[in-house]
Amino acid sequence: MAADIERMRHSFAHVMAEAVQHLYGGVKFGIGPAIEDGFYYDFLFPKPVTDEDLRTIEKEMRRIMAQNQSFVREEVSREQAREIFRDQPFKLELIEGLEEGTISIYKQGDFVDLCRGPHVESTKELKADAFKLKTIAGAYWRGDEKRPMLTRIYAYAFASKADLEAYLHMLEEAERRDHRKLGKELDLFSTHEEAGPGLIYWHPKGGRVRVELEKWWREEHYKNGYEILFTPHIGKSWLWETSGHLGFYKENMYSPMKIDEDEYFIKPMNCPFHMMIYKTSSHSYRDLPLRWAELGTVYRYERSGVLHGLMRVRGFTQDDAHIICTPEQIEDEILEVLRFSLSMWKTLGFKEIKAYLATRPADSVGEPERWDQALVSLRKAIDKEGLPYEIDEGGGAFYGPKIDLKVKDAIGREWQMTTIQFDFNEPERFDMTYVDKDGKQKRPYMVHRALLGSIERFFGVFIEHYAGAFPAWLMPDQVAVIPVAPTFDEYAKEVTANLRGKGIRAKAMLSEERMNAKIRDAQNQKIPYMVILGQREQDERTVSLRLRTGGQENGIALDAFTARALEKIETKALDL
RNA sequence: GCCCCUGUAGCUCAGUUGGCAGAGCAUAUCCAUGGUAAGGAUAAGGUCAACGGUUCGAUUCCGUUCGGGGGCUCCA
Repeated sequence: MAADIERMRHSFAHVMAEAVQHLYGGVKFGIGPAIEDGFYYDFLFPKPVTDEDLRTIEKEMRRIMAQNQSFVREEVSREQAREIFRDQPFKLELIEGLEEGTISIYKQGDFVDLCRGPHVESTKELKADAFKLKTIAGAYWRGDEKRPMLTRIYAYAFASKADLEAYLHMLEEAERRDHRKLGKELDLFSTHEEAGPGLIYWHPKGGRVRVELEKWWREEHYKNGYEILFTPHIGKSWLWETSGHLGFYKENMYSPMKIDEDEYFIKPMNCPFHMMIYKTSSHSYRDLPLRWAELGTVYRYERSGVLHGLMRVRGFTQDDAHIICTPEQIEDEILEVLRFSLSMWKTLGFKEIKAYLATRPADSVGEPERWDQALVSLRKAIDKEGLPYEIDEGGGAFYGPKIDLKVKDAIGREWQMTTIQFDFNEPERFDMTYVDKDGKQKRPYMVHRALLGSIERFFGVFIEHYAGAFPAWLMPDQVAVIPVAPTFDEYAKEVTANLRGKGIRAKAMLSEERMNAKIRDAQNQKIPYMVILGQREQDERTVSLRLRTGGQENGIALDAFTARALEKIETKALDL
């Protein structure tokens, strides 16, 4: 099936190229592969094309498909291929790059393409209503910004109309959940281009979520044997030279500022600061493991074109930690971190998690035995937890192997969040040691880890996962108290005060709006519990409860409701 | 950074071949005593991103700059 759809998509790409050839004389062809949700083809057009052209091209594609053109494979010699594509500089370049042997071309209609195949037999196998041209985008030839920029046309393509529609529906759903849109609607955060793109401003409501999250995060870290550090935001160049960042991470660091006669850099990572603390005293094996965590705010340069809401920013807070331990402890430590991470994702309501194990790249530092031991401990931990995983061969950083965890959200998208990385670089550079049982100075292992990744990015994923309707414990407003008429404002205030006294974030909606408008407002703000009260409730000291999920229960004793809400909040329940 | 699209009130958007700017929501004031997703009226709110050009006249056309969105990894 997977191969079939890929073949169809690739064939669609050829049909699009044929359509383009018919419509635009002198066009030069790049490449046109199948991709995850369709296909694209890169062209060099003689004149600029716009979105308008997409419809024209689509129409021509449908016309071609209606002719039931066959895809015909032929094998030609290198010389013949050069002759066939003599006017196609990109194809000629591709031919030069081909290994010895036969060169295949595919023909359909009056279009010929250099192509390995395979393709469908005929355009008959392609559904004219199962594709849709998406966008025009610029793309450098072979992804190299020094080469010419071609015009790439992206398209969605599926085996059937139903599949295409289901996919488009998912995209609509993604748009509905877009954290930038919800962030604005729910008044959670903002960004300000005039004050600097890629920098996040947390509003009071976003702040509430963050404070609750961090409070929990700190408690969990203390429970799991961590200590929490606070370190500076800037450090002298000595620090970054020692850590090596000025060597291998400079492109992501901001220009230094001068203080007195020294250059200081704003931190892109927290680790060198933690190293400094480690170095303030000598350490015995008895002190290890050390688990030092910090919600450390770092700044990294990202090119302007890649910034995206909360997901890709220039300043963010990592939920960072460094684990410093002996070789004997490393396996247990990795397992502990992995378990800790999984338990956090479970509490947050993310159920499907997949691991990616990245191994040693060609250029790397550190002794091979350490790499081997590290990899074994990573793999064992994954196995013990029974996580599905893939191996990313050679995908580790030069300073150590790592596990990345990707979590799947409510609409099936995977997000890379947790990362657990060995570091064989900094312990050397900072000459970290501990005194072992035998009285000798030894080099500890160090692991960097971030569980949520960054608070900003996590919040973005969290917003999209829940479409803004978070579990009650993380909701900025947990209860909306709505009197049916101003006559009952006093009782509403009393109920609100009562709830707030118990630590529940309740707000009385006392404006002159009608009750219906207040309910609508509370519902749009996704407040989990709406408490509605009038004469009957006041007389009986009860409330009428409406849930944001639509359920409704009348005549609940105030105490009973309070107990229920408290229970859901304190247990971090995912339901109401 | 580069390519395509885009920039009108706090927000979401209209604005028809260039003729002194519009709606809804939100805000303010007033009226409405109301039972589970918008009660009504009035008012206030904009150098139409900025700068330059064409024109009698530019939100509208052209250019530049500054933002925003989608791409720039998927190798015949």
